[in-house]
Amino acid sequence: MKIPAPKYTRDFYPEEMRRREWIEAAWVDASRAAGFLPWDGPIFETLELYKRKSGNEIVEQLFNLASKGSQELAVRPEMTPSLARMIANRQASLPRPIKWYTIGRMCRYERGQRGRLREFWQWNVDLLGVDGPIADAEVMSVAVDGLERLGLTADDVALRINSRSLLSALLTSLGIAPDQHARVYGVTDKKGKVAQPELEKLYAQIGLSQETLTQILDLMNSQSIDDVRSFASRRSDEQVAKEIAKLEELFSHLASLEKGPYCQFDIGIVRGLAYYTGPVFEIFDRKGELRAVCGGGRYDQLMETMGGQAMPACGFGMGDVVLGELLNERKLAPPSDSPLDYYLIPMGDERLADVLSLTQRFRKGGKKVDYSPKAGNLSKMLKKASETGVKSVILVGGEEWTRGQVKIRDMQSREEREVSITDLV
RNA sequence: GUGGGUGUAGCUCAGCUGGUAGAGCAGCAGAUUGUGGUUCUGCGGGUCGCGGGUUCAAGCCCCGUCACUCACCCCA
Repeated sequence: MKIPAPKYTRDFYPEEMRRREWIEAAWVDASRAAGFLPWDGPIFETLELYKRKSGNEIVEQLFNLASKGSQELAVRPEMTPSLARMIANRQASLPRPIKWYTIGRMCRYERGQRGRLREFWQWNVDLLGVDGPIADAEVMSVAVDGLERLGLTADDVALRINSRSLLSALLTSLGIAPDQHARVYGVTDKKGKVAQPELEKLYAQIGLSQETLTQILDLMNSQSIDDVRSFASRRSDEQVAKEIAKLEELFSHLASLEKGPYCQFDIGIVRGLAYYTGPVFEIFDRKGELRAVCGGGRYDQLMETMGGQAMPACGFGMGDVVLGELLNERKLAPPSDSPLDYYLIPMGDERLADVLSLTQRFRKGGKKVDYSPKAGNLSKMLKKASETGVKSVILVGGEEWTRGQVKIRDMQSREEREVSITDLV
């Protein structure tokens, strides 16, 4: 009886593994190129950690562990709580700015669908201790850089940016009480996902005055920062003006980082999370067929929530599932592996030991070497060697061996030459 | 949690009006005991997702169930 893999998980056979390593290498390279340092935490955390950040309802979506001790545990569904915990525990001594990245395996208990599985790999980049748009621009730029290293361009993906603090200032200027903002965000998050009439109905259900409702609908039609500015110009509001200026500064920094072609303002990007406090962003495929490839933003209050000291922070998470779908659609794949340097073939079983000792000498010398584990049909063994993509085959044995020589065959040119064994390594 | 689609070999699939399973690819071996990518031959591998029903007879029809998958809900 064969046992299938658990629901909504993937098996990584060598072909898929090569693909995953390719993606992870791009993430690592993009992070390190920008001076971010690697970190990691445990694969499971206390349930308390996740409850603290996200509330009790989160428990439904966690893989809870039946703990043998008194601690309730859960497999990590994201890295940010671990990040906040670890930073809080050493907050005073960590040099600023804190620029950290991590790539890890996450699990969420949910029904699978396209782009969503129960196990996935996620790249997190976070920058703490720096306030202002330059920090937001930095992490967004790294996210885009990671995608560029996989062959994606501004024709493939768009970086959609909004600002929670701008939204908040705008809503306040419309006379909407702060405790109602979350509900407005909740509806705004549906923008682009539901039809316009449906959206208007949802806004209406919040229970705002007709006048306010009209203004919100007007605001939500904004296609650019300029649109927001002209909307705001009807009533002068210092806070709104300040937020617009900050957002424009962010776009300006992104242009300096050569990410301009990716960027677009999108008032519908709010992110589900309550903890975002400033700029928020998501990266989408331009065709709009897939879920967000990446999402993040500024979360200046999280460190306090997690028991640390107040510290400005921003970052993003990028999963491998949607990204993988996108790469598939664009026919982007890892470059082929660098081939073996040598493939050794024993000419008769009595040469097996010699093949092994030569192999080991080559390997110690830094060469990539494989060999035929048994002597046999030479034609077949050459075929095997050929399939590995090896550059040269070494025939060990026969009449040459008695003269202290081996024959080296270049697999491309098919030329052969004899070399003395002592000169080999 | 709700709804749709699909289940036949490792993979992709064929299988007629029901007559007790096939192809291609992949794997392994041989043709070929000292010369590779082609070719030819052979071999292994399936309780046709599972259970029940109808029938002389079910991969095919009916019922149930499970799994996978897509979408909704949710989404850190």
